[in-house]
Amino acid sequence: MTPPRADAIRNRARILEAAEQVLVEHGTTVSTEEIAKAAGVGIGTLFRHFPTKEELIRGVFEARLQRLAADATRLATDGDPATALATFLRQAVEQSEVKNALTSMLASAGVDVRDLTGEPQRALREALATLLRKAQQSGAARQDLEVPELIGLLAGTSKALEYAGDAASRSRILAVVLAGLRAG
Amino acid sequence: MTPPRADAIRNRARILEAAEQVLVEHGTTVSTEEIAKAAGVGIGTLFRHFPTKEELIRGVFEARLQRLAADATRLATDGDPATALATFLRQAVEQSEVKNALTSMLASAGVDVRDLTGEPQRALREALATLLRKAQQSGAARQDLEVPELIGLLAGTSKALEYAGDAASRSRILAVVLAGLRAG
DNA sequence: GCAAAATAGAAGTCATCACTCCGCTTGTCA
DNA sequence: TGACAAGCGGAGTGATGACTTCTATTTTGC
Repeated sequence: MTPPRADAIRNRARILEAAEQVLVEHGTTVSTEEIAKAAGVGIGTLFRHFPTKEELIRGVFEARLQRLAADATRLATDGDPATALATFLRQAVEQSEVKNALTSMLASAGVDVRDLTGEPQRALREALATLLRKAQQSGAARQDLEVPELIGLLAGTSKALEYAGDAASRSRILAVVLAGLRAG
Repeated sequence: MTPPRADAIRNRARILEAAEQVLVEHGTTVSTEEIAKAAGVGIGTLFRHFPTKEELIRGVFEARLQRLAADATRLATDGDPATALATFLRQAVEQSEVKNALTSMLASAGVDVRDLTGEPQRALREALATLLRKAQQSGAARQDLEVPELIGLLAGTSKALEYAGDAASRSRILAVVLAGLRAG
C-alpha cells in the first residue's frame, strides 16, 4: 500500500505514452518488446507494470478515454452550450491525426469496446451526458439523442475520417455528421 | 487454363462463406485452422485456394464489396432516385447483423482499406457515383458530397452501429447520418 | 549512506500459428 | 469402368512472440 517510487511512476507514464504511439501506428500486432524499446525500458519493467499485453492495451485505451472525458468536462463548463458539443466532436476526432485506430485496436485485441463498466468510461459518459443535455436545451442537438448514440457516432466519425483523402473531404464528412446531430 | 474441378469450385465457395462468418465473429486473429474447420475442409485445401491468410481475408473482403456494388447498382437502376441512396446505406449497414467488422478486419490484417485499385473497389465506386448523382439531382443529398466521403460514411456508420445497444438506438444513429446526408 | 525498491535485459519456456509436404481420394473423360 | 491427374486431409515444421526468471546494476527515500 506504500506509494510507488518516483521512477516507477515515471516509467509507467513513459510506457503508456510510447505504447499509444506505437500501437496506433503499427496496430496491436506489434510485439511487447518493440513497445518496451520505444519506451526506452526493459521488457521486465514493462511486464511488471502491465502483467499482460491486454492490460497494457486497456491502459492505453483508458488513458485516452480520460483525456476525452477531461476535454468534454472542460467544454461543458466553460464553453457556449450551443456549440460545445460540436466543438468537442471536432476536437476528439482530430486528436490523433494519423490514425484513430484506438477502438479497432481494442477490438482486435479481443476487448469488447461496449463494456462500459470501468471508471474512465463512466466519467466520459457523464461528461457527454452534460454536454448533450446543454446542447439539446439550446436547440443545438436533436431531442431524441442519447449518450450511447453519441459514443457510437464519435467512434464512427473517427472511422469515417480514415477514408477522407484530403482536408476538404474531411470537413465534408464532419459537416454531414454535425448537420445530422442538429437536425431533428 | 482448364476449368477447375467441381469440388474445387464448391470448396472455394464454402471457404469464403465460412471465413466471412468466422472472421466477422472473432476477428482476424482466428487461426486459419479454425476457418478450415468451420468450412469443413482440410488446412491443405484452404491453403491451396488461398496461398496466404492475407489473400483469404482480401478474398472475403472483395466478395463483400461485390455484393455491395451489386446492391448499389440494382438500386441505382430500379429504385426511386430520391430514396435509393438512403435505402442503400440502410441495407448495407444492416447486412451483417452481429458485427460489421469487415474494414477493421482488413485494417488489422495490415491491408490498406483505402487502396481502391482493385476491380471490386472500382465497381463499387462507380455504382455509388451513380447513386449519389441521382440523389443530388433530386435534392435528396447535399451538393458538395463526393464518393470518397460516402464510402467513409458507410464504414463509419457501420462502426457507429456497433455501439448501439438496442434497435431504437440503432435507428437514431442511422437517422442522424441520413439527415446529415440530406442537409446542405 | 544505506537498505529497499526498481531496473535492464539476456536467456529460456511454452504455446500458437502460418504454411509445407505427401500419401490418399475422387472427379473426369476416354 | 478404369486410369490418372486434380484435389484433398492433416500430421509436421519453423518462426514468432508473450511471458518468466534471474543477476548485476541503478535509483530513491529516509
